[in-house]
Amino acid sequence: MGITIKDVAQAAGVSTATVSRALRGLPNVDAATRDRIVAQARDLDYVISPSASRLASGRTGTVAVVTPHISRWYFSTVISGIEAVLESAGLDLLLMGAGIGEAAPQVSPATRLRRRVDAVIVVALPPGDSRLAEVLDLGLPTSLVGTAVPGVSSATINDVLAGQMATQHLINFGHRRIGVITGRSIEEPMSTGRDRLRGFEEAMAGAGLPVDPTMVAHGNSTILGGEQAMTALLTQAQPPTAVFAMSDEMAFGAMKALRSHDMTIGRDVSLIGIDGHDMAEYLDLTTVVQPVKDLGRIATRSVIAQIAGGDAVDPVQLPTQLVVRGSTSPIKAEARR
Amino acid sequence: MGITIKDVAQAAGVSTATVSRALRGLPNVDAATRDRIVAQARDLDYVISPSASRLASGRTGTVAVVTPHISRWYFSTVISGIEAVLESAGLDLLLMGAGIGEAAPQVSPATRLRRRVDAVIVVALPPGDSRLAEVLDLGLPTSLVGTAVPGVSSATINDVLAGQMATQHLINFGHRRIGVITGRSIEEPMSTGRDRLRGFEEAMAGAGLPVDPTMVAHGNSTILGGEQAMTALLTQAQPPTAVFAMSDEMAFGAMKALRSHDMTIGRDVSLIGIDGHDMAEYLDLTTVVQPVKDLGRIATRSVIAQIAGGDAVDPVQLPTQLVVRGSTSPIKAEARR
DNA sequence: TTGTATGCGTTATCAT
DNA sequence: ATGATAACGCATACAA
Repeated sequence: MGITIKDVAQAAGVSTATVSRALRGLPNVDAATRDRIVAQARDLDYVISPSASRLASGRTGTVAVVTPHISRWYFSTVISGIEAVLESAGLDLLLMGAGIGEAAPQVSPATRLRRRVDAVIVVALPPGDSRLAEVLDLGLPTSLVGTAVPGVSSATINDVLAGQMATQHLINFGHRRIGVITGRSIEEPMSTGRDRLRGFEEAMAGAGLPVDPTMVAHGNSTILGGEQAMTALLTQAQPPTAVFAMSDEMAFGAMKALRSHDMTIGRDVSLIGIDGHDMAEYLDLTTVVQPVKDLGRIATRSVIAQIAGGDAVDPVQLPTQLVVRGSTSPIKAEARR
Repeated sequence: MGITIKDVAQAAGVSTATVSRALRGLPNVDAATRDRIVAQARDLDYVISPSASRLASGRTGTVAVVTPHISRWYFSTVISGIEAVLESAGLDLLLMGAGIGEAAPQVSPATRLRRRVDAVIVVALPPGDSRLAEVLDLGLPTSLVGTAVPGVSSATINDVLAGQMATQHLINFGHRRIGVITGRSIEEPMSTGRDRLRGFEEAMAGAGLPVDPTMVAHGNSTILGGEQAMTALLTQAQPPTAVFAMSDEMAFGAMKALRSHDMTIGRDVSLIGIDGHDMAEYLDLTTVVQPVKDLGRIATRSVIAQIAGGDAVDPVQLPTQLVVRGSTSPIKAEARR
């Protein structure tokens, strides 16, 4: 019930092979012939059957995006970057959630990917994640966003440096008792969090400052977690005068906790995040901005290049930028000891 | 180079037809035979070829999500709801951006959909949008999120009621000079915005209050736009004592503007939004919460039902809920006139 | 440059 | 309950 390549061939008075070649822009097709075919295809309102084309060619024209979250700012921003590039490349975007716990898909992402995509972009799955390992085992062209794995293309920031920048900024303002709000339990080796923590430690060590274990709180990468973590820090015997939250969203939660404790952000306690979340500007949050959308774009270009036969692309590391706002300021004289 | 149905058939000592039936769980297959086939398929690590299956069956097993934005809160939240349901139904999610201006795809969504999906979910495209019309013309099972079109399945809230609730809440607090921040220029008939405005007007009329044209500002559905709109309202000869922002994100921008003018939110000016954005709680914003994720879920179930042969599903309207926080409070005595 | 013919891996129809 | 086989619509190696 649909127009097929056969109809177009008949209408244009050529074989289906020529139509196939002409419509795909392959060389070795007479200009006049091509024009005639294209015109007929348009007139007949012909649309190629992806299924047939895929079956015959072996290519799916589809790239999967595997992500543990969809609605969180970082992830949706990455996805939007990916989508834009795929669209202009004429590739389909297969969105695949890889949540955990109750949000976990019934069947593993890797299994769901087999035979249906030409490449995969994995967003922010920890290097040790078994689902990531399974995806890599597929042997498909792959690119990682936010995580780096040796031998695999990836687009990341320098998380160690980001952690350093954030911490150093607080140190430069004279803070010595600095708290950290981490994404998840440190036991779990999520590279991003670990790296940012390392940056924190290095900055502290560089300034000759001790890292007090009671100044490390877990924020679970959520706003709520950030609020709880900050509350925990504030109820310590010696609260911090400044706090480094490893993500803006956790920083937002921290701001709430500070307000709840009647503390003025940036005056009583300085606060810095990482991300460059849209809301950071409106909440006057100092943060280390990372080019999230670009991470998605670059990873996408990488898989496209790989599909085209390109070799293993080198990992790309994009720069971050410190944006100072009102949430951080020099330590008050009376708080110094 | 991949295991095909033929290999499984051979290994199980049956025909490919039987394998196909067995693996799809069709009736009229001997239990023992089925078990044998399933076991062989597992042992051989057989994975069906979607392309071949789709070509032969005519079904794509894919549902497209057409959305003008991906990273904005409302949209990414809807998408996450859609993804979860599609996943559990074993359907693929084809994500398709339908931005405007520079983000506009080179070829129209409708064209990109043809022959590649079994159904479409369109998110928040205005009823008059030509791209929406084209998608509907495809004749595919379709469901709309956030917009209602006669004869088409949809999941929405009652926007008129939402606008009323928000406005009435301000009126109940004694406010009489109430401003509105709309999503886009009112000339453009975006049903959501128009409906919410109508709700506003009805509430005002119901209280015998006039609607001052200078109290209507456009916020472009963005944080920045909300800030500018609020600034515009504040610089009027007679600023409002309360403002209804048609989305939480615009309300966030409005909050920034209020702070910039050294006004205390909820005391100097009351502010209410619509959405139930994650950040609303942390910014202490009163808002009319809508079940965004559920909208996505329900629309998805609708298209799944339609794919299964179900008839036109009735439009579903989900309830909203007023959540009062610190951004709204009774009008100050001295502001009353 | 163009045409012929085969294969891609399933599904579904019709027998048996 | 199972098998044989013709579509499904296109890509591509091979001829011409």
